[in-house]
Amino acid sequence: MDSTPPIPTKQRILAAAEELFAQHGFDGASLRQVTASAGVNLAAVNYHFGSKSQLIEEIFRHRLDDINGRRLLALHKIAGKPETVLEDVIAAYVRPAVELSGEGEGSVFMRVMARAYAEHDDTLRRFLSENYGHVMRQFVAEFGRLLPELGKEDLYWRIDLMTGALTHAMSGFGMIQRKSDIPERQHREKIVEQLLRFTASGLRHP
Amino acid sequence: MDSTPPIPTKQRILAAAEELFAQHGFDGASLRQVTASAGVNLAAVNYHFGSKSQLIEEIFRHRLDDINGRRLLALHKIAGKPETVLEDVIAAYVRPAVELSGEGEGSVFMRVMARAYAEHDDTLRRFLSENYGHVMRQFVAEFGRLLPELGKEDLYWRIDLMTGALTHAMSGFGMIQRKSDIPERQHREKIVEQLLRFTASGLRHP
DNA sequence: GTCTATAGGGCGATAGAC
DNA sequence: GTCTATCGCCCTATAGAC
Repeated sequence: MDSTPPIPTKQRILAAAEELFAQHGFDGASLRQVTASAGVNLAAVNYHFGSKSQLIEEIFRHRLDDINGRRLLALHKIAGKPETVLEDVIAAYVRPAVELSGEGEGSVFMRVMARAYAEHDDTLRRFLSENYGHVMRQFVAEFGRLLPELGKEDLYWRIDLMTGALTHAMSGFGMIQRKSDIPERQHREKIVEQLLRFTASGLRHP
Repeated sequence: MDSTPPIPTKQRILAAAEELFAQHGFDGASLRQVTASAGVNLAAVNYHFGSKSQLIEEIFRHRLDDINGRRLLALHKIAGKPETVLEDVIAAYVRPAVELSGEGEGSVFMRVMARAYAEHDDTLRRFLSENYGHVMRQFVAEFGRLLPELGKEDLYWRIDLMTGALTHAMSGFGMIQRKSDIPERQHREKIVEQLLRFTASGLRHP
């Protein structure tokens, strides 16, 4: 039985890279730091991933698959049902991102994401559109069902502004920061609550 | 008369740096590119600014002084008046940022700003708080006057979420992008209009 | 198939000549 | 005030060991 393969070099690189990238940024963390932290040789990154940017893309794919999978799961539980309210759909969109930000491994990914948004890279835009566009389309459809009086353009704008508020809240940069005497879990609930109230009113604007 | 000094090396560096940083990011643009574009020697940056990061800080100070100066001017015209409505205060906060993003020189600064937000650097946070905290406090006071039923914590949260929506809209990353047949100026008006409606409702949430 | 050692070229910073 | 030369660190690519 060829059980227990020695140690997965590739995954040790991934784990070390995600932590260091979130901490110091894509350019701030060097492959030398990453490979040293993972306890592997510098060139192992090129062997397993091809280049630094392909390593970054792999991290994105991993986390975004997770977030968007959870979003779709939550959406499918409520989509089309007569008792569903706007807040339910917002929660299905917002909660997976907030929750991931509170789980050990993924705790720092949303900061990576916020950083990447600001990079304004067309490659990333295409990547997101190609891989997760279908998720967005399903949310747009459900938002449209619950806000029938809203034109398509207004709807897109408001979902976009909601995403901005979410990303900003996740990036942890704003004035509001978790006070040291408040547990992490409670702070995340507060984020979801505040986002729900603010964006629900924003989306409903007549 | 010692008029017309040769050529201001320092300012040529500043102009070239702002353009290249906005285009390729702080790490993406090298001092070698900046100095080549400005037509000055590489070492001139270190002589005039001390380091790359101090050059970046100088650019921030310049643009933020501009934006916050305009914000205060707009706020002082309406603060405390009985006929002032919430939308006026939001506009005083939002419009200077949107307008600057449409002026030749500053056209790309808000992207630089969005990027910096995502960097999540405590140095930047302290810099903003020390230099522009008084502007924020005056806006908080006026928002508080018009939303008296809102607790202080809720008020801070919502202003923060508004800033997130603004920053995201400015970064130009979202789904909504200017269509090529719509003039830049008209697109900026649309941004202000959508932001006003969305955030006014969000702030007013009962 | 997996990994190591190493070389090439770009980067920011600085010392010291002018 | 400006420039050249140079140092140490970075990412990438690749030849070859295991």
